[in-house]
Amino acid sequence: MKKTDFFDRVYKVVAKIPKGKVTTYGAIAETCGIKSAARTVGWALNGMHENGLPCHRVVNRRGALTGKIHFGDVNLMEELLRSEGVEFDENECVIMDKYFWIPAKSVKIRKGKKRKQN
DNA sequence: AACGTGACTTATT
DNA sequence: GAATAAGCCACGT
Repeated sequence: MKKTDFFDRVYKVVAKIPKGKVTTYGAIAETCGIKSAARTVGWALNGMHENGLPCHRVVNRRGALTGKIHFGDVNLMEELLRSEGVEFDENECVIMDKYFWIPAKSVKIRKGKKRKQN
């Protein structure tokens, strides 16, 4: 068991993201067993983004492409998602209601509580 | 070992 | 509703 086991889990989860869908850091973290490690998930991607991970399918909870900065080319990430059929709203956020996908299974994610929705 | 950083999230003001 | 604070985990120095 490597200390980077968390990275391996993130890798596996991100690699499982279907084309044309996106997920959130929190969902990945939760799937990895650590719900509150959303930051670490993004950090992990930064360490393995060169391993061929579709990190462009990973967005923050609002659907904003926060990782586009580290992705390399800011425009590239958006183009990739659009190329897969993902659409964005005026706020540059992915339409989560349609493209949000959960790594584990379509089980509960919001705990049934109403989201803040900024 | 301790402090600081970070592609986040939630709660409080 | 928007802005600010704190919490969270793992890694780097």
